[in-house]
Amino acid sequence: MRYVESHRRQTYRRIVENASLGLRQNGTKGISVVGLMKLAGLTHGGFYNHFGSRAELVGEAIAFAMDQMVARWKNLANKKANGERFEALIADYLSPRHRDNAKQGCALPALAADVARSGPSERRALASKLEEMIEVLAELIPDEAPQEARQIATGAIATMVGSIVLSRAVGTGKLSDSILETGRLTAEGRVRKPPRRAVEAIDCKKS
Amino acid sequence: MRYVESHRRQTYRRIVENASLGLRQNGTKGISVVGLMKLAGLTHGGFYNHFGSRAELVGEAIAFAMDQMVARWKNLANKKANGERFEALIADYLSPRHRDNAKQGCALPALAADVARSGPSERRALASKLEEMIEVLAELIPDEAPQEARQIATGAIATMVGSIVLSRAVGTGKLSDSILETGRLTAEGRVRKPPRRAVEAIDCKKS
DNA sequence: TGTACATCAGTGAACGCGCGTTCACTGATGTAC
DNA sequence: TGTACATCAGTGAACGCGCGTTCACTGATGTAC
Repeated sequence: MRYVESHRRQTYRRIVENASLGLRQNGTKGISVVGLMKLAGLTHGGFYNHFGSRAELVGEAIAFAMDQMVARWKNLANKKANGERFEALIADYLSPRHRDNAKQGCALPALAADVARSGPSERRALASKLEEMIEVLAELIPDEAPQEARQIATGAIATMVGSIVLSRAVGTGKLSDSILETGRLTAEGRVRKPPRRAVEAIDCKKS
Repeated sequence: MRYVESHRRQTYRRIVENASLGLRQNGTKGISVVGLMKLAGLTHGGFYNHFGSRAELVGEAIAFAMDQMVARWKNLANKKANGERFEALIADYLSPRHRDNAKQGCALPALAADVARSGPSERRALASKLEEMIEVLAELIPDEAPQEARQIATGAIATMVGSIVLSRAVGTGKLSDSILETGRLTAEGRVRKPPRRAVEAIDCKKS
């Protein structure tokens, strides 16, 4: 053996981490193998020492980004007082900072549409990471049965992902800011359509 | 003049319409000029008789898809009784049918992430179409001042877009269905986090 | 009504280029003595 | 401690291919007479 055993793994990890930045920024088809290796400070020739195909790296990079987001959420959950954690997490997600830094942000607004066009294994991989995110967020919702908390969390995540996607797509003007702001209120359940028949049907179950 | 004046325009339109299907299905980078022309029953050579560049067609195709969605919403708004229109529109959007037919569905879940990586003119074009959608949806929300209605509509659209993006990305299993279902409740404002301090701060303004 | 002509939408070969992938090699590094 | 060797992570030229774009052409069609 010529290099210490960890060297290879460190390089592998460096490629994956940098690729996860480049792919979130440019989309799964927006950067080449040459470009991805350059991000890690390498040339393209050695790529297949580490990965079986470009698609394999894409999968690893998305998984890495998702894990990073789960870790960030767990970290936020531990830092805040119990009653503010749900709101704090939403505010963190729906911030101009997150909108303007796709590269270091959540993989879902950046890459989920691409994953939707990928194969079943890529979709299953994303699904399991998304379930983790739902679980972490659901635990921050007090006074709800687990099933209801999961439902609220799922809806909040959908709102957050959609808000980031749209706020990025329209640029950085007034509309973009208002999408973020409204997304926060909607995800927290603070913007409500005035209940009509819906009240009798469902809304009163809990209140 | 050799062909009737409308012939050229009809071909142009046929290319744009078919491209809007192909691009929603495959992403803005997922189909070539050869492929796009084939969808219109043509060969690639004539492409530049109609468009200055591939990017120009992509722009036209996205605008076409957005207009189609606005028209669909206006149509739904006219077909339903006043009190059900908001819910009916959301149910139409967050249906398995829409999830499974990206090709003929809303351009936002399919292509907004790509637009976010495009130039300012593409983003401005999308923004103006999105404003139309917000306007149409806001008008279906009764008993609210225009500004509040617009805000509710904006949040609902973000929730709808995020729900479709995620439900497509995780495949068509149980989780996917529950994302659609939960998206409906969230977009309608029927899933609510139990109000804590948020109640005093904001929620009571209207009720 | 029939024929010769002009137009131009559409064709398909060709362009240079960047893509993902392969492969013979190189040279930095850990080990043996 | 110093030297010779073996390993293998990383290099860069090369592959066939599909891309966006260009261009000389063709042939279907409306017009002139």
